[in-house]
Amino acid sequence: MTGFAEAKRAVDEALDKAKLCVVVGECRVRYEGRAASKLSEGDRLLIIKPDGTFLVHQGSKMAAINYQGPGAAITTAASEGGLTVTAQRLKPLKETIEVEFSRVDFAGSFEMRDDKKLKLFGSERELSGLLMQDLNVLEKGLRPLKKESAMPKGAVDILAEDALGHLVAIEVKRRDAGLAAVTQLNRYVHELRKRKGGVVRGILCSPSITANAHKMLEQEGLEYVKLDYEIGNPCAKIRGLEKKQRDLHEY
Amino acid sequence: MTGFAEAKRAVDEALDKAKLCVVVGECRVRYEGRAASKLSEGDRLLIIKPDGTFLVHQGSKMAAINYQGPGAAITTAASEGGLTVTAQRLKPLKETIEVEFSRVDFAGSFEMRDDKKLKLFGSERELSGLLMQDLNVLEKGLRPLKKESAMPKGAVDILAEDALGHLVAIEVKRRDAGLAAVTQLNRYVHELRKRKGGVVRGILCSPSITANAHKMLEQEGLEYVKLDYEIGNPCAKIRGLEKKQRDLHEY
DNA sequence: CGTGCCAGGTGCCCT
DNA sequence: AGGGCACTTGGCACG
Repeated sequence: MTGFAEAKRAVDEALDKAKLCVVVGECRVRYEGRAASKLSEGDRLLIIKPDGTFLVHQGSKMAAINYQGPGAAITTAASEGGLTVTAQRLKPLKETIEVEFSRVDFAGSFEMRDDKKLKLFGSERELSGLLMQDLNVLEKGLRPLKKESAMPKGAVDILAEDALGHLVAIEVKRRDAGLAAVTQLNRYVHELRKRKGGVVRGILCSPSITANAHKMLEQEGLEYVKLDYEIGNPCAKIRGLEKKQRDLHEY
Repeated sequence: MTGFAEAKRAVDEALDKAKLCVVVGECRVRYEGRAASKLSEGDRLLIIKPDGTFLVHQGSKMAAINYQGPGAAITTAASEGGLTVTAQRLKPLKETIEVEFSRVDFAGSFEMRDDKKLKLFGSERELSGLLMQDLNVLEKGLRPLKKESAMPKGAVDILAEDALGHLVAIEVKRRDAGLAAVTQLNRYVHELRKRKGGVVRGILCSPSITANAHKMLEQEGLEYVKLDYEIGNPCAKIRGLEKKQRDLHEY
């Protein structure tokens, strides 16, 4: 249990010194901006980051129940009855979060030295790159033309040419493909047919696909290839693809 | 600065008593599961919720740099050199996060009594409901048939009939519509034409639409109506729509 | 800056 | 449980 004045000092110091601020206590939360919300009294965890990020967490679930991205201006106001912390952001839209603490269990500020970035393996981008190294895994005679080929209506993951010289649009998904993936691929294929003319094939490549999506895929004359991959370190590996690829993702 | 043994006690108590656990300090993070990641030494904030939620935050940005949803089993191990906290989840997939603290600035546990749920205003669902109250805002003579009409390939927000008796699929977006919104609506329209036959119109209704999306919309023969709304409390209001609607969202 | 899209997306609701 | 989708989505990369 912490006094409100003391808690306010902790928050203010964090704001002054660009430290991380953590407050735990009972509060109500009000939000107005892109939407509006209210949250009645309950125990919550408030996090304020040096960059203005503002997060209110409940005692369960991953997602913050109220939040505001970097750039928020934070103000505090303490009275005998409580502590109010307000976050206001003007860009890209005027947004306000107000947290009213009626009890503070903890309030602290911490310096956060950290210049490290996450190294992630197994992203779609990585899989897409790997796959392009050897398109024969998908089909014999398939040759890569362009990666992340940008079109006005989005970018095809891989643009290739098959043994017959037909254009092939390949959409790679790192997880189960649904209807959205099929419509996305379909959009690219139609766009390419209109721009380039001639036969344009479309291949969806993912670990699995839902029944509805597969049915729609067939109706649209598109193709499906199961993508069997393993996540590894320093890089992922496509099963059946043995070509070593150490130049990308040098460790 | 806190001793590792002491920090371990704080974490263990939180796990025992189903409390929220907060740890701040310098650590390295390793993740393996749906993907794999590494994060070198730096100051981070670790949050462990009673339901097993596990969050590692850096000093900036909104999103946790490493995380695990509810259901993770957490174990701790302290030595002279550090404190290691591990979160492992088996469902829906085996996933592991390992956080190795080389310095602990704070470790605490807090009870989190909270049975309140967020009341949110201005969701797409709410706007969709409001809009259906008076479809004349969109077009004279438009009559609502069904809300959230479920089809095997997704649900149309609003299914309506125009003055000529033609079926109209309406897709409502609470924010700027892009290509995805157009393809989504297009999918519903094509599905309805195949199932019901006859003329089926499609109307996209959003505050704004990107240039590309609008071009594609027109090419597909779909229609666009600007949705002008205000977010309010206890409920949102569609501009030009004056019908009072107090039965939903009773305050 | 807008536009598009991936995300270890998460969470919700529906069948 | 599987599927489709909204989300105050966030975050990034590219034109």
